Amino acid sequence: MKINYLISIVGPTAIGKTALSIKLAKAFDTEILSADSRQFYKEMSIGTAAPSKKELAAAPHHFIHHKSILEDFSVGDFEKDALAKTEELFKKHKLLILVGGSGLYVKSLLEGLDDFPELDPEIRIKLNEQFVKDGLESLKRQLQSLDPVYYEKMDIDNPHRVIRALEICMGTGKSFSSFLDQPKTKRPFKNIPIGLTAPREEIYERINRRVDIMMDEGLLEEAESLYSKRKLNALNTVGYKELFAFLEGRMNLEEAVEEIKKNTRRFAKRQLTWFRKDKNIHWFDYKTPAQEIIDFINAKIS
RNA sequence: GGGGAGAUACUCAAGCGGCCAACGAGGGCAGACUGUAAAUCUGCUGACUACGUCUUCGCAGGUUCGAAUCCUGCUCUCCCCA
Repeated sequence: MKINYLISIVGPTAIGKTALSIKLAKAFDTEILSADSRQFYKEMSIGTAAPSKKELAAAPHHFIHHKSILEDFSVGDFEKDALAKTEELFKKHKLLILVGGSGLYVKSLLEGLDDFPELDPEIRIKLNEQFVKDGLESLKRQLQSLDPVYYEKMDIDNPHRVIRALEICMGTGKSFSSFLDQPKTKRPFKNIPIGLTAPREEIYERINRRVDIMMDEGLLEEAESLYSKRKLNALNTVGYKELFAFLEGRMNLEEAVEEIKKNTRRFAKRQLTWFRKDKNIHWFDYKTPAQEIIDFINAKIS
């Protein structure tokens, strides 16, 4: 029986995942699926360090620039679309590459999330209004009565999560926790997780350098062109929100660039925290020659 | 040369006799995280053989039951007048 393999490449931002994924795609003559929650958007290119035209031409990519920031595209949508895509591509290839820095999105494809029904967006809008008006406490009390189970175990001071749980409760009439731990759809592949990392200091140097390059490439102009859309969720993103602050006169350009660097460093740190949890990941230093990783994969699949 | 201000933990910065290992902010570290995830949230941040002990608030002395806080001298920084 034929086994399909999904090679997933994870790691902090600016570590070289894109370059490695292309080398692997070429070596295995296959295609790349991206799991990057911001590279989905075609309007955001420089600031998300999306693959360049040249890189996109070097191997077929999926889930890069395929959506507009005007559209809603949730992890749930991604899971569905990506799973369908793997099924389609496995007809042509026995091995596919998944690259991505968005831990939850990677997880959604690799393991699957529980199914939640579509909700009326109005519910969340209302809850957000309530949050602004009455504060978190009133939302917490509401959740405590609607889903005491989740209330007890969750991160109760986190407004986003309280609101999400509440919108499910209110939109479905059932508790949020009742949707958890459903049986997952079986994945049509075997995953080989590969992590790319480096000493913290080097990651930070790479980030600082890359932000300077983005500025040289015209990140400010890109941000300016998206300024009118700044309230969209997709634009609550490192590299853009700081420049919006500059455009609004809330900080000078130099400060904004420093903020971008700092926030990117913190983002990288959170990525590391997320991926470290997964004990199955095979970690490689970012300087490891691609051939060594190719050999490693070959040994795994033979 | 004269006068004034100040030196506090990685940084900035409170404290002005006991409640101080020392407010707060920044930075850093660690963590959580199932549809907002590049989001959002939490904890820690003098050392240690840790619910206790030890060494800290420029340096050296002194006063006091007790000092980061008061006194003396020294060193350095900044400002003003020469």
